[in-house]
Amino acid sequence: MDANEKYSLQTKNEVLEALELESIDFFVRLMSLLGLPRSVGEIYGLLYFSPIPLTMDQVATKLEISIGSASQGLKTLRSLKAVKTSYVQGDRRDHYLAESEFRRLFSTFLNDEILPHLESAIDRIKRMEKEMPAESSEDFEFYNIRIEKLKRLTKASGRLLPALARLLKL
Amino acid sequence: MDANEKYSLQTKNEVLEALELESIDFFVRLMSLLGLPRSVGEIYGLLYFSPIPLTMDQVATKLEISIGSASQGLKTLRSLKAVKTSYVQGDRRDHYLAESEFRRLFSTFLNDEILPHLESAIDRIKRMEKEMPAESSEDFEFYNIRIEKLKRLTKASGRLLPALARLLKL
DNA sequence: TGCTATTTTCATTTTTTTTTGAAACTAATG
DNA sequence: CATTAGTTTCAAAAAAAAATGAAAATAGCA
Repeated sequence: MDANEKYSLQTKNEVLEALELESIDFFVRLMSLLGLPRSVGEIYGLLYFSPIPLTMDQVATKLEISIGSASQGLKTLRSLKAVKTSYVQGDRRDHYLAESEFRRLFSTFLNDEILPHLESAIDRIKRMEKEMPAESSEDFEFYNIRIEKLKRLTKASGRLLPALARLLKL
Repeated sequence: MDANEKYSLQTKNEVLEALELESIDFFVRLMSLLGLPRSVGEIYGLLYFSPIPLTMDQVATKLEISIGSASQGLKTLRSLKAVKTSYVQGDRRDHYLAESEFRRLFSTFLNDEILPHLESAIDRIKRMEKEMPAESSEDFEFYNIRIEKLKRLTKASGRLLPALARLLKL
């Protein structure tokens, strides 16, 4: 029975439950800072403090979210390399485990979500330079300075990403 | 006439127009990376490449957004210190200018948007430690390691913020 | 002070994002 | 190879975020 299963999981350990809740809250906020949906943070938060790997429907049941959400959330987390599946003897379901090395997690995130933006920014600045008014134009210097600042911004961001990755070697 | 005013602004300088569009696009993306609404990026992008300060309704007209949006967007940008108002002789309207020092912009953002999260994360981790299972518990070591990793994460993030600010001295 | 141009606020509408749930798909197992 | 447990997909519903616009507030000016 669904209700029973849930009950037994939730009351298995009250200390665990409190930790789980804090963890879920922690990661919901963190993921939302990174622009990821609530459900993704909930799932990661639950798995992060789970000593045993959980199946998709254990996740869905514990968090009271649909299996659709659980499936999509786990897909997102897999693509971020934030969870791994672990094989469990004699059980055909997938069992999920949180990747707890944040360094790996963030470096995937930086590469997948931030780098592409940086690269398109560089292209855009090149385009801007082509669209600059003539050197004789009254506002030439103004535009020139603005574009220079954008260049310095992207250059600094480019240095930032590896620096970030280095600092996050926890 | 509204339509006239808009027309005259838009065709004043076609080169400018193309730069404006690139700029708006650039900052819409950047701001959205920081979780700010599209309209805020549009306004900042427009002001960033404007050699003259613009009034709220020039902004609204050029971007074809409501004055409500323009007002709220400018409010957000003011609170981020991303725009300044400049007084213009004999005109009682406010005239807005982009703050083009990204360093200042980002440091306000980090202080207002990121630091509070970091501080609440530190509190939360303290709470987690209180909720830890007894040392005798089978999973004690597991939970202990997870909490240690969270501590290292927040410590690294704490070092990161000043490092970021330093790198962004463009 | 009263008038009016300008700006802000906020309830409502619109748009976008996220979640749901049921059908389609997949792949283990007898 | 047929059955079925497990998973994914995706159209529709729900929720959240953003934009609108009109009324209220504010502030410069006569």
